[in-house]
Amino acid sequence: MAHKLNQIFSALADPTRRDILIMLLEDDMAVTDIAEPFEMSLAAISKHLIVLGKAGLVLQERRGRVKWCKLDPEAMHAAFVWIQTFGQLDPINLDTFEEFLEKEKLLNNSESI
Amino acid sequence: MAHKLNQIFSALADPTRRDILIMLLEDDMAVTDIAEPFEMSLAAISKHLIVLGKAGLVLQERRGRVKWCKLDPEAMHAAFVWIQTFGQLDPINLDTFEEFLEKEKLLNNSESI
DNA sequence: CTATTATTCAACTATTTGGTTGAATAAAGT
DNA sequence: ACTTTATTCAACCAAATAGTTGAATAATAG
Repeated sequence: MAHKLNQIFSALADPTRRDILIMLLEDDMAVTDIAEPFEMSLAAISKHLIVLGKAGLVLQERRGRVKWCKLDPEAMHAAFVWIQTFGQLDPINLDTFEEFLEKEKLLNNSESI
Repeated sequence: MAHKLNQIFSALADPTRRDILIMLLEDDMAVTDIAEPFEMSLAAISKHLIVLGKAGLVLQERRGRVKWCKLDPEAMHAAFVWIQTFGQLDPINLDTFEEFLEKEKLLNNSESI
């Protein structure tokens, strides 16, 4: 469902998830180890990791009973690029903007499965 | 409530709101004009603008019955800086990370009004 | 085989979100 | 004064989010 940026920004909107990402800078980690410093349940952290995974911010590889989580820089880069591009965009003609919205709408519909 | 980054990223997570921000690159605009190209109600756009305002992404100045909306680059910059810094962070010692979490928790509590 | 460990699932709850409509408010225009 | 315009409020709704607990699953260790 929806645009990848929706998922990326919405994943980044949660402080626990941002903290998890920072932890993963040090090294790949298993779910239980990631959960350890937090005060919430393991299941909650597991859910956060699924959100991060769907957004593409974290790659997960299961080896045996352990699921290893590692950063995937691509998604973060996409967010970075969006903001950076935003800062460099030339003011947009409002007529062409309506066309842009139209295209975007079609795009989102075709993506939405 | 909560950390400013939460509000900024969560504001950016909605495609309508990102589109509004792009519109505002062209010029300051009134709520009704912002709403025009979208297919949803004026009230919905008004709410989106309130979200953008609370996140600090958009400044709103009421003149007469018209509320003028203009970009405030600061908030966007804060998101940019977070991502950029993230990309440059040195791997973090997990012991000091727990201290970091602790400080962050206190900070969030004192902010949460 | 049994116990332990790692992770997720299921069901539930409370809160937030993104939208709707219709009425309210307030400023301008005629 | 009356009407139109700009915006928001209020009440509502459906769906998503972020958390909980307890059970289920599956791999490893003894």
